[in-house]
Amino acid sequence: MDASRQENITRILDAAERLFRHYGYTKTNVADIARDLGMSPANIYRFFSSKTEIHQALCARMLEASYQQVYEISRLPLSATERLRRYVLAQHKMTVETMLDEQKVHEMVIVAIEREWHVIEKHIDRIDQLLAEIIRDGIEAGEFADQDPEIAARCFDSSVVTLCHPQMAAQCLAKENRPTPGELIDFALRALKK
Amino acid sequence: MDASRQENITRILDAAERLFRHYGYTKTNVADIARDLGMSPANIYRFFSSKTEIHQALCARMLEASYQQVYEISRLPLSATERLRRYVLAQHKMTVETMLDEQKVHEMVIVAIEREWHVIEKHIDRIDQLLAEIIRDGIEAGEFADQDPEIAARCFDSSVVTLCHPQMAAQCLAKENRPTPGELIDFALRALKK
DNA sequence: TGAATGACGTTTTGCGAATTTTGTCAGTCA
DNA sequence: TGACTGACAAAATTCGCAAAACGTCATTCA
Repeated sequence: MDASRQENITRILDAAERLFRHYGYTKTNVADIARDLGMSPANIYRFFSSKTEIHQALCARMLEASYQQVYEISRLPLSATERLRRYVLAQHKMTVETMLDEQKVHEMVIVAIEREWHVIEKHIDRIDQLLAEIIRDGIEAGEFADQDPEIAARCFDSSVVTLCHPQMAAQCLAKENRPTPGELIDFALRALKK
Repeated sequence: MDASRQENITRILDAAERLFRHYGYTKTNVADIARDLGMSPANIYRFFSSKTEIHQALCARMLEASYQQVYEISRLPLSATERLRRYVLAQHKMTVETMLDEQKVHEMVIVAIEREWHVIEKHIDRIDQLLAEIIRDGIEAGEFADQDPEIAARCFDSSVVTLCHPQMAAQCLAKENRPTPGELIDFALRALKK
C-alpha cells in the first residue's frame, strides 16, 4: 500500500529530525533511529537507501518550509520593494537564528552544503523564481527599471548572499567592517530601481 | 643590525613560500625551511615566534601584492565605473586562477581563512578604502548618486563576494543557476548610479 | 656579546588494530 | 506473499601509541 509507505517515511523523518537535532547528525546512526521507532535497522533501508538519503529528504523538507515562508511574503499586498526587503530580512533572521544558535542544526547544514548540492540548488532555483515574479511585479508597477527578471533575481540573490548563506553569515556576523543588513538590502534594491 | 635582520626575514619568507607552494603548507615543517636555508630550526625562531607567524607574514605579503594590483587599477585614467569593473574582474580572475588551479595555494588560503582573521580583515579594510576613493571620484564626476562612499564601498564589495571570496567562488564556479560575472558586476554598478 | 645551535620537553600527527556503523540478503512469520 | 528481521560482509570511525614536529633554553663560537 502506498499511503502506509508514506506514513512510514514520515515517521522515519520525524524520528531522524528529532534525534539529529538532539544528538547531532554524525552522532546519530540508523540503528538509533530504528530503535526509536521500534523497528530493525534493516527495515529503514526499505524506505531510504542510505543514511545520506534520509538526510537529503530531511533537508528538502526543511527547505520546503523555508520556501513556504518566502511564498507567503511574495503574496503580501505590499510593494515589490517592501516584499524583497522582508524576504531578505526573514532569510537573514532564519539563517542567523537556526544556523548559529542551534549548534546541531548547523552541523547538518554544513554537511548538506558539502555534499548534497542538488537539493539545495533546486531550492535556490525555486526561490529565484519567486523573486523573479516579485521583480516582474515591480517592473510592471514602475518601481523597477525594465530588465530581465530572471537575471535580476539571480543578481539580487548573489548580492545579499553574505546575509543568507550559512557559512558567509557565520563569517561576517562578528565583523566590524561589513555593511549592516539594512545598508546592503537598500544597496541591492537600488540596483533594481529606475 | 636591523637591515640584516630584515634580510633574514625575507630569505625565510622566500624559502617558506617556495616550499609551501611545492609541498603544501601542512607538509612543510620548519625543519624543512631551515634546511633549505642551511640554518638550524632554532634559528628560525629568532625571527618568527611560530610557524603560524611565518604563514601570516607570507599571507600579508601576498595580499600586499594583490593590493598593489588594485591600487594601480584605481589610478588608471578611466571612469569610476570602468575602474570598478576592472577591479572586480581582476580579483575574480586572481581568485579563480591562483586559488583553484594551484591546489597547494588553495590549502594555504583555507587555513588562512580559518585562522588568521586579522591579516585578512586589514586587507579588506584597505581595499574598501581604495574603493571608497573611486566611488568618491564617481560621485564628484556625476557618474554615481550622492551617497556615503565608505558604506557604498562595503556594500559593493559584499555584492560581488561570490566572485572574489575563495570559498564562494569555488562553490559557485560550476553552477548553472548563478549570474555571470558580467551580469553581477553590472548589477552592483547600477546600485551606485544616479 | 650576540648570533647561532644541539639537546630536550611538550604537543601534534600519522597509522594500524579494534570497534562501530553501514548496507545486503537469505530466511521468518503473519 | 510481502513486511520485516537477524546475521553478516564491507566500509567507516575511533583509539592508542609510536614517530614527528613544535618551540625552549643553556651553551658554544666568532
